[in-house]
Amino acid sequence: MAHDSIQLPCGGDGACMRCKVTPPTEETLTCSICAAPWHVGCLASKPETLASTLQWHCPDCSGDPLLPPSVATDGSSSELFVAIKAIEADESLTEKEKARKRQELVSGRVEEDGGNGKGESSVLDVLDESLNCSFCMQLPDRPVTTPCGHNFCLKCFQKWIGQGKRTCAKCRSTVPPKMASQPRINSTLVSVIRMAKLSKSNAAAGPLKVFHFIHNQDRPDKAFTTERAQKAGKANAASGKIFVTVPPDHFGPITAENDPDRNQGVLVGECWEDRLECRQWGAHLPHVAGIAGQSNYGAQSVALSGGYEDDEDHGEWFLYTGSGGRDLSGNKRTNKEQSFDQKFEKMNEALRVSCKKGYPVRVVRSHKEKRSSYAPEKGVRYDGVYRIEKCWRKVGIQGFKVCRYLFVRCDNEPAPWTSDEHGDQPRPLPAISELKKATDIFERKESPSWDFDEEGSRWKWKKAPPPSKKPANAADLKEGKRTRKAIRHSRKLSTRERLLKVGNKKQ
DNA sequence: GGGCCCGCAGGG
DNA sequence: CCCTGCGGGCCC
Repeated sequence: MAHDSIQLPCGGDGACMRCKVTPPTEETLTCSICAAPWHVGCLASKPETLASTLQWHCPDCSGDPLLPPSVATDGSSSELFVAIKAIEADESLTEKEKARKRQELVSGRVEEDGGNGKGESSVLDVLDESLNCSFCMQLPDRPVTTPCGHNFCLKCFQKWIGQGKRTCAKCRSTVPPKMASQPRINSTLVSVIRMAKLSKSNAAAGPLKVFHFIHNQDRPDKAFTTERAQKAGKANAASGKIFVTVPPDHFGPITAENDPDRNQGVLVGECWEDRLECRQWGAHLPHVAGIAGQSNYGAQSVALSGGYEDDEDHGEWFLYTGSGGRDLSGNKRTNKEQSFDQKFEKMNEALRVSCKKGYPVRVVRSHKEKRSSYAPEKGVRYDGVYRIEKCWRKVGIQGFKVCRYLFVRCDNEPAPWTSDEHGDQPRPLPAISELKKATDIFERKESPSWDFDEEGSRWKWKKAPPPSKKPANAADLKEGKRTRKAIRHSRKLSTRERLLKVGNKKQ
């Protein structure tokens, strides 16, 4: 082997910059400090034991090519490295699984097993954070606890000791000889993990699935502006914390179970200052768009703010126009002029799905709905649940085709603009003749898909209950996207910085 | 009150 | 990544 005075790592293409050959994985060493890959064959000095490869420092980082591998200075990166090596060494995993686990490690995100664990247990999350075995990154199997308070699987720990190590793999404290020779399983921890796992599986099977927005806890209680938002005020604000625990694709009312803060749910008639605040209570999540939905799944909510002239609002029922058909190029973000036909696609299709399936749609009204007497005086108000009785396309008053929807109120709470004359009784629907007159093509076909139960006080699904599961892939995609976005966002401005910024603004 | 402009959020 | 979106503040 030629020993040039300059040692070089592998380049971006994976090829060794010295011999130009792309070494196989087993001939590649990754520096535990800078994570750069190096071709073992071209190294002047190689680590001698498996253990020392785990904490190997490259010539660039060690500053001395002959320096023997020593205690890592950067605990986190070396832990990551150890964990990745552990994954790679695990023969029970396929290459695909290994790749996924590595990805999870690097991204700091652990996917829920089987895809059915979306009702994640916060208890277990906390455990995941603090109790994981530093070697395999899983909840420890037969956990042993060092005097310094770190937990490992018995097997992982024994393997480590077998390599001649006498320090804690997490904090580098010395492991007492007695513990090294005879590690004891921490039985308290065993039962804690068992209980947590049990509660997790119960939560996954139970009817109450609580969903937490990723990184939601990092958000302040009020809307905030980021560094990039240049003007003061809320025009460019990012929204604050979401207070309710319903998933973004939750249909129907938001009940007390999903309102941990107040334990009352979002009440019909509840008002907020603006769309950003409305979003925080989950009634309508998009802070500009009028329709919340997914074209292959349904629409969860709409916002009325009087954007279309031929919309009609009669309180108990109203006509709604779909989105699109307007030229929004340049900065005309809210151009009112139609310039082409709307089609049943994207959000319009989402509304159509909700119509066909009979899903309930939450409705919020904004004070901007100037032509309507049902609009709130100011801010945004939650007006309960409607169903879309019919949807169709017609030529709008601007000469282009628009998607139209007939919304009919079907909430068992009284509307905010009425006295509760019906008490606990189901609220009667608007007279069909009245609707027919207004829509001129309205015809009622079948009975609605959902209704109230015998007592008239609870939801009951007659035909098409709202999907209990999230749409395949779509939800996962969404979570993944959020995560990636959150990561990107946190790079731009850390949570701490953001909070500080909000704090400064208040002063 | 209308136009302009900004950036966030999320679907696709 | 790109595009869209019934916000919201500010300036005229």
